[in-house]
Amino acid sequence: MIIRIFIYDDSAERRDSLKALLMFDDNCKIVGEAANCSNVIKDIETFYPDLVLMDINMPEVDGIQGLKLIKTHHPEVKVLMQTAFDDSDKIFTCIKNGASGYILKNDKPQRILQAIEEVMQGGAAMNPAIAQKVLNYFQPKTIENPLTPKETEVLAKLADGLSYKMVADVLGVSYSTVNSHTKKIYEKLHISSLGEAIAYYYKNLKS
Amino acid sequence: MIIRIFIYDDSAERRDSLKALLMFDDNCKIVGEAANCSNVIKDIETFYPDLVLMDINMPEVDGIQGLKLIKTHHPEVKVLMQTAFDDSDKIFTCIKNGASGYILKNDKPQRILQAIEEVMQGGAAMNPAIAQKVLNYFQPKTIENPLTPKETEVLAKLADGLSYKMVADVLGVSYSTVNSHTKKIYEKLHISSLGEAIAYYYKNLKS
DNA sequence: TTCAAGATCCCTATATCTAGGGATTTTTTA
DNA sequence: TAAAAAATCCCTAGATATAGGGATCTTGAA
Repeated sequence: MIIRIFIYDDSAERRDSLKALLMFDDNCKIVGEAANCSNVIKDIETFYPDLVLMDINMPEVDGIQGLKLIKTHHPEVKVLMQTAFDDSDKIFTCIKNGASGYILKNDKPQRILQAIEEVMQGGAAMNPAIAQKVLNYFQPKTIENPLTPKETEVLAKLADGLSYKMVADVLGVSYSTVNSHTKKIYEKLHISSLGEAIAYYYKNLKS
Repeated sequence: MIIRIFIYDDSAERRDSLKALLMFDDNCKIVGEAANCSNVIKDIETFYPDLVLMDINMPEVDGIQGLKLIKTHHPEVKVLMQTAFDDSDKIFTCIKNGASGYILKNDKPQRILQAIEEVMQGGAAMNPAIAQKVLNYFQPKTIENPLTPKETEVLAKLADGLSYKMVADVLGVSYSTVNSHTKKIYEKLHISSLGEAIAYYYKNLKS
């Protein structure tokens, strides 16, 4: 089956080189192109591509907005993001909005074809540098925890929704002890409420 | 520079086919091999490989334990995991323990060489099906949120550590209103404390 | 071995949250 | 349009958390 592809890129030159590349692949067919996402929904509904090659930085309606629009209205369309830089914030924004892959503009042409193939087979395609950033997300936080093991344990229980009394029960200590631990926790974290403590836990300690 | 590679796989046949493959690549040199990770630290310290090709399912000391040991004692050594199945749990366990990539045994030989190259250039290599699972992790939870927009907003502020009074201030409503919202929130979520509410927020709503 | 830190416990008072009511206005939906 | 849901506000009382103090015992580091 022929893969129908739509290209968004504000550089006509870049669009041309992509077209030249894809023309060599018998499995691909460029069904349309545009310099930005101003008419993205209309484009998709007119040319019904299987896959969109989406540049991120474009005037007016950019690639991230375009991605969101496509995924909201036509979630079955695969979107392969491509940009010049591996900007962490944008990577995660794209991933959260359902991009099927993230490649860089200076990736070898062969890798771009490979990425398209992989995405159409239901996988995800990522430039290795991007993949590295994604994996880094899962690495344990390296900030050192100012709390003692017991304090950390108490905070974990509180963050799970337990009351002082329940924490005392499950840890087999008295209410007073839990109270003492939380006082220490609040002092060390420079806070003064349960909400702040739990927010700290999920933002900094929760692996 | 020649890449020094150590292979762990309980199948001698598999080790042989990897060796045959890597022998064609002038940039690679197999410095050793083993059927499991029983002597992993000694292996690494004896043959000081740059990269380890690590099977997951092995008798005695398996690939995940091997990965942990290597990364604990020699974090500079790259470890490329390889397995027959794309088991989600194992993928995330490996990622959290610092694996540089995750490939499948039935990936084309060319992709294995490509993965090694990518990893040695500081990137991460993932089979597209694996990458898809990783990206899925970032997709917004599909459980529908029983809270109204305002209730969700109130909960978000509480989860950020704000008191009722502070939430009232930043949302420009009275303390009573915040109180009313939280009562509704607690009722809908079948809970009865701030800790539980915040735990719910971070586990289910926080994108 | 002595000192500091950690873990344990208690008392007391105040602050904040929780929960039961009830009520009005706006917005959404049937 | 009428009914339901959402958002707003108030009062009150009991429950829980917060914060100050003080105290004992254990453990690990100097």
